[in-house]
Amino acid sequence: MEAINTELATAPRALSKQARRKQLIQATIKCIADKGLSGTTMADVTQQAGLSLGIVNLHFQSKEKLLIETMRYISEEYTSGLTEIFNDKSLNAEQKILAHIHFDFSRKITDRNKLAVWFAFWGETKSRPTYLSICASYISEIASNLTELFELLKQQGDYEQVDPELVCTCYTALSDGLWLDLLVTPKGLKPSQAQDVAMHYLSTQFSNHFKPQAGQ
Amino acid sequence: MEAINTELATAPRALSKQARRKQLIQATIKCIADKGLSGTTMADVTQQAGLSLGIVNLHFQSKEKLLIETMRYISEEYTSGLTEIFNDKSLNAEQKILAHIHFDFSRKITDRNKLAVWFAFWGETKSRPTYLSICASYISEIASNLTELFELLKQQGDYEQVDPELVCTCYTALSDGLWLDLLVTPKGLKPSQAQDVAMHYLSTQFSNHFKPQAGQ
DNA sequence: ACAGAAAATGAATGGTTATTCATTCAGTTG
DNA sequence: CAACTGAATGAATAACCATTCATTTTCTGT
Repeated sequence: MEAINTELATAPRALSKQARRKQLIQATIKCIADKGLSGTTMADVTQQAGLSLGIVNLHFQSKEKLLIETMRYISEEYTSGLTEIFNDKSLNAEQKILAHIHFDFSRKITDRNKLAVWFAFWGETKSRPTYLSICASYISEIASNLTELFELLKQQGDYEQVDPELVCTCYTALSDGLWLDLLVTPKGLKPSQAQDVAMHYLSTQFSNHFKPQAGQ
Repeated sequence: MEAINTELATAPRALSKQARRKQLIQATIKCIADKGLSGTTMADVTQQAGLSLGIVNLHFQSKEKLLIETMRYISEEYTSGLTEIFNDKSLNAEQKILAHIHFDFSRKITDRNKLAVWFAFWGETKSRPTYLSICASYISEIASNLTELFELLKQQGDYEQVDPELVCTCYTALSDGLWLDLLVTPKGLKPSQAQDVAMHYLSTQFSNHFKPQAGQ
């Protein structure tokens, strides 16, 4: 209830502007997960951060901007992780795809608080185009990188019938759906099992590269 | 802006209690799609319905209850459609699966207003267990029905390696992810293409029953 | 140690919104 | 047609919440 959110909360005035913004964004993530987007108030966020009521307006001007920066923070954490994998010269196509899957279902990404934020914003994209515009740019870039990897794998193996673009669409949708599963039914699938499901799909397309796991 | 929501709005006093509740629920769906869950007010809903401000409290007691009934309405529309398919004695397993997919990506279900409502509520399930409890009951029932159909198909064909439960998990997650795609990037995938992606997956598992579509 | 700058506070403000309920209105019954 | 019933209305109310800003606290440079 009165939990304080940062390791440095005991010396609040000593934080840089950057660090304070991050602290408030993390408090926002916690609040959205605990109370929903519609139930999150400025008082909630600042109390969660262990700071005073006016602090958000000082650092973000408005609640709306705090929410947008929170969405951006989560988006960038995800995309920067993937970009690092895509650009890693020491990995071949197969290893990059494995790294991608592993990242998609890592603890950092499947953290239920963050998943709650993703879906809270996705649920509002139709009414708030700003949220969508934050995602739109990176979605297509990730898709083209991933499609290219599938294209490379196709060339390497005996995969005449594989359609890399279709596999990218299918894999991406599958991931999103598995994330939703992890969010709404935490008693069901565990992240490692979700990863096995994703691998199962890839093994249907690239059977020489990926073998299905021992079932369930 | 001033749109009235029902075919009978010109004779407002003549509607039964049941019909008035439905009218208000439909107005709520439209408002959630247009303004988001957090941006939907009682004034919005009643204006959308072409009725007066106090009407929701008269029929639903509170806003919270209206939202819960709206979630229930959409859930039941979905499950009753599927139950009808599962119980249709004139269809065999293969036909039921085809009917299921066709229903999942029908206009009625992939209506973006309704998708917006689904995801708006899913984004809040972590903070509002009531929303989750509405879904929880039917989710497992649909899963067991679907798994059973896959089991039947496995027995019919030469599908030694197929794990029906895994296929059910994977198909369900894929559908959810494709729905998300239809909601957030309407300029991308069309419902019929989303259906093709789902069929593509099933054809990897039951290649003697389902053939992949001509890839787009 | 001191002055000035920067960061943080939280009481006060003003706008928004769910809910209430006295009143109006439409349909029904005898 | 008059009295009655219950649906519908919307002005008034009370609670809530984002934002402001005068004041206080902390930091930095000299």
